[in-house]
Amino acid sequence: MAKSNKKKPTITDIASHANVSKSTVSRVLNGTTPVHDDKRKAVEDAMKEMNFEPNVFARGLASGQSLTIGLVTQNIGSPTYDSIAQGVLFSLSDSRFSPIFADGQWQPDIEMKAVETLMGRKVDGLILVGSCLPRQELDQLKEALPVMLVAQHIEDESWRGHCLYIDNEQGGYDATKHLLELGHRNIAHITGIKDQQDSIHRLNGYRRALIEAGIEIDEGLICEGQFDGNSGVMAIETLLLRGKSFSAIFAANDMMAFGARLSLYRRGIRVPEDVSVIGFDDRAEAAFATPPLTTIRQPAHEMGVAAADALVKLIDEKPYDLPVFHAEIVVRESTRVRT
Amino acid sequence: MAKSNKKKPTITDIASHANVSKSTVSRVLNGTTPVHDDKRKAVEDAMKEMNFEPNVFARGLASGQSLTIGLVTQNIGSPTYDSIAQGVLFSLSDSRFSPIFADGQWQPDIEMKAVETLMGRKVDGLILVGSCLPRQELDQLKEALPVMLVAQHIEDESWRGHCLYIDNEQGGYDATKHLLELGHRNIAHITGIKDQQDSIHRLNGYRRALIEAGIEIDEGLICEGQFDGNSGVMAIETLLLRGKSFSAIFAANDMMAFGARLSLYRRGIRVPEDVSVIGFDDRAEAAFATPPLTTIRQPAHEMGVAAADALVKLIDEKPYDLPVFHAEIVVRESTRVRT
DNA sequence: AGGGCCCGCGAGACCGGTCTCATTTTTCTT
DNA sequence: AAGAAAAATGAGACCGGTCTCGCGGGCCCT
Repeated sequence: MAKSNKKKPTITDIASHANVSKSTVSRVLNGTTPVHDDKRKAVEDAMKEMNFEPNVFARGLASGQSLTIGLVTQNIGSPTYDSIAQGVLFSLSDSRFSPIFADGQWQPDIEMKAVETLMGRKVDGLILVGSCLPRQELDQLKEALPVMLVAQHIEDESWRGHCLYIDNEQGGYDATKHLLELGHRNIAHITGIKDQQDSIHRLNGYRRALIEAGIEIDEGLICEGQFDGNSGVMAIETLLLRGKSFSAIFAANDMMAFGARLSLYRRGIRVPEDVSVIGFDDRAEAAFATPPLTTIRQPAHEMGVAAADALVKLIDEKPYDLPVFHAEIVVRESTRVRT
Repeated sequence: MAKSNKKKPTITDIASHANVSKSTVSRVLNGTTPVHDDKRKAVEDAMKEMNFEPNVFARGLASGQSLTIGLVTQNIGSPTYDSIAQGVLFSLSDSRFSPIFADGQWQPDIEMKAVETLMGRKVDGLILVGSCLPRQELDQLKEALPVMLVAQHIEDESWRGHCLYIDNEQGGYDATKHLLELGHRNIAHITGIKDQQDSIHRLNGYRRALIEAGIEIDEGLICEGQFDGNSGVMAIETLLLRGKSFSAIFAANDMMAFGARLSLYRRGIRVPEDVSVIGFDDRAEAAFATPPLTTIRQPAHEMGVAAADALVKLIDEKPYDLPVFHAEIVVRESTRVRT
């Protein structure tokens, strides 16, 4: 603090210190126009010496760019989204952009407000994780600024390259197929939140696998859940109440799988001896559950990184291509051959 | 889009539309000086009609305030911190501030860089969650701008009112005491990352409880962990390798408790019949583990909210007082009376 | 009725950059 | 060597707000 005057140097200070004009300093700063080596050197030295750092507001005001990226998540009870956010954070940490967060809380109006706040902050791009916004709003948004959608798939040419997702239908299919291959025939399914895309796709995958295996779908084996632990225990109760018999359960996420497993445990029904359980997400706890949970892994962190990378490219108008992400089954000990 | 001209209206537009000067509009905007009702009305109408929104850059440039808050976390493998961050997000969502995130990754130099980025963005305040920064840096930071520390306690008058934490020592004590009260004498402890404050305090609480109970501390019953699931399984292995016998385990977080529980499961050691297990954090999965995990609850979300509230008050130079947070034991089914 | 005050408001400097355009300097042609 | 073209640089408008300053009019007081 005692080093020199406390005020931050401005571009004008640098200019006079290096005996050039503001313009030249700006040029050195942004590399927009060539500058002679000696002047450049002088400017760079001055900047270093005076510890110069351009003022973000002035820059933003003049250029319109904020060098920020808006990140909207739906955080409530969704660690997968946290992981995605972390990936974004990670990728952005050594870019020139900083992330500004907002939470949509699974509610379109709140999410819209969040987006508006972000736009008010003039973010240069937007990453929406699991957005609930109606298609029309999204279209409009994409008109206005670069947008990436994570964990969501819009089937339209105009959204190609703007969506990052795993194939939930395939994941649901794989999970169910795995159980089928182990010889299970009566496979229950605990769905996610009813109208949410992920839930629907996973359910569809479940259906397809059963149909392919020539098994008639018993709607009574399908229970609606809310993606939380409690849904899992409720689902088992419901299933039992319905008098359904089943030797395997596919839960649309790990948390519900845990809940289901607990409910079974309470009733002395063993996993996997009596009933096999498979989840979806592969969150950290899955590997350490008792027994370790077979599940479908979502590469959440990687998706976050990829989304951020792509968005930056998009902003810079550089070409990019999105890696393809696969839901991948992780077989552990909660599933086994039907006895 | 077709509604009117596409450009955003500026304060000057509003001024001319309402037949007043820029100054008056600014006054209405900020309420700095009284404005006559008729003019105020005219301005407000104009703002509404033209859908005016002040430009953040211009405002920032002129006023020096950014209306942003920097949030630094150490995210790797720490869902507790995610919850805190969520709390912050939640509280800030209906304030005039927006949060900018950065990740310290448990490394002082990375964290320092993150803080500098944030300062470069002229954040109006800083929330550091589980900071690794040396005391001196923190002091300096607090000189420069409003700072709140979460999940960290600096024993110094100057930091009073700037730290938000639960008493980890007390938590460790309570956990251990709970086991003691159940009749356990040989209580193992799996610590967190060695030099981290939380770990140390929880360990100290463990020690104090044992000493108070007149039990000599067996260093062989203490295993160092890393806060991850694997540490839990390793710890059990180590313990068994050491030939230690124990009827209860206190793990410094839930994740390690899960790991330990799994390791016991693998060996056919029952929880809680043979060994009681208690964790720390009460993350969502704890309630749905098999058996549901007794643990020490950290009110992470609430702490995040409180930190954000306090910081805003601090920025506004308004008085505030910090709620006191207690680590609270949540007794579930992984602990029981020693048989 | 005249003078002093306070209130409300407008004018305009200022924040610290970017960017256009004009000017100066250098380099290249012929 | 002169003129033209190209390159480097400077001057200054501009982005959209905030804030200080000073002016004019209404109110109160004597």
